[in-house]
Amino acid sequence: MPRTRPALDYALLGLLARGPASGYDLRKIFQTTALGRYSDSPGSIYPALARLERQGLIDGRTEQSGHRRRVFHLTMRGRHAMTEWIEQPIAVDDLLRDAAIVDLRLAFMSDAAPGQLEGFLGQYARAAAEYVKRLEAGRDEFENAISRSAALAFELGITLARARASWVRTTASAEQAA
Amino acid sequence: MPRTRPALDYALLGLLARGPASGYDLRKIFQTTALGRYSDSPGSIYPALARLERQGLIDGRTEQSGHRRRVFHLTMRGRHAMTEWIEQPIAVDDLLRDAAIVDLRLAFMSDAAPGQLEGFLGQYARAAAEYVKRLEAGRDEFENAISRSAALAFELGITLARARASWVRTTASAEQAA
DNA sequence: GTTTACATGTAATCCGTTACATGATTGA
DNA sequence: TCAATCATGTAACGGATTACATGTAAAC
Repeated sequence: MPRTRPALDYALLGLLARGPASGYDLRKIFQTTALGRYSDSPGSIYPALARLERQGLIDGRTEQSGHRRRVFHLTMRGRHAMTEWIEQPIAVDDLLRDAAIVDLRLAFMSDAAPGQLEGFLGQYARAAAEYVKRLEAGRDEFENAISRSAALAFELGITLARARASWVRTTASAEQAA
Repeated sequence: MPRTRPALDYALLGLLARGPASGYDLRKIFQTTALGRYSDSPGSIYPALARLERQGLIDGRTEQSGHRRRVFHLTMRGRHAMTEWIEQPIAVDDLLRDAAIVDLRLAFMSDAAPGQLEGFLGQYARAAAEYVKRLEAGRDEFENAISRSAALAFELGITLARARASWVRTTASAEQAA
């Protein structure tokens, strides 16, 4: 299996899809917004931008007015890579491993084809419901074998999975109606 | 700042706190339970066990009946490292970066001192409530600057944060009463 | 004139992933 | 006997973190 692209790459591509930006701009976004889970350190951003440029997904031009800045924009290939990533089917395992990545895909659907958002939410709803079932099955299995605090943590996990499933289902319906 | 220990290390230590186990046993737990977010690959587990042993946090003895197995158990130092990790104050940034790690700490509080669980939940409740506030402030700030799907993703994030805060608050109260 | 913010990078180190390698035991 | 499972490791590679390094521009 080919190595999957790191989530940071998609976060960068998704931000650049909104318009050109420099490495410094992108770092500040990671520092100051809800995207804080991604590293804002120069040691991760600049190498990431360099490899995306090497792969032809972004293109940087150096500005010389004021500070020396390299402003990057998405190439056609970059846009294509984003679309491909977003359009992947949503598997239950995606939620098990890291649901935040699925949410990142949702966040960056902005310029998707019409009807795409509804499809995404529909898939998401199915996967999220299935995930809840899996967790509940796991609880029934291990209930008596684990400590009190582990049971609490498990309960919290189920509560969150239910909240996710419920929100996605409701939103999917609303989007369908609109 | 000293490099923080990888979450996998704590997952392994926490599992070993319940009783001795081999690398293979631990891998199967990661494969089959809700701990699936941690890698079950031999290339991560065995090196991790090796480094924990090097650091004196676990101790392995080789069994020779049947298959050749190395069964590990927690040392005193390992137990101490776990306690220290669990007792850290809960910061809002911990939730921003990766709330699952806070939940892992909750899961492994089993053998904490009496009263500790209440303290943990109380801190957690404060941090979770503060986190919701931060997200809501972020929404008010960016509401008009982001795409429709990004706004939806943000809404989902807030919904989940609220569900977390609510569950933790309720559970903290219940635990206080008990 | 000196601190603060802007701005981009590199080097050392550590960890995770993937793939490879090895061998014993059990069960069909 | 042949496949599946048990069981432990190593090697190559890539990416993240931390720290270091460098320099410009604005603000006070």
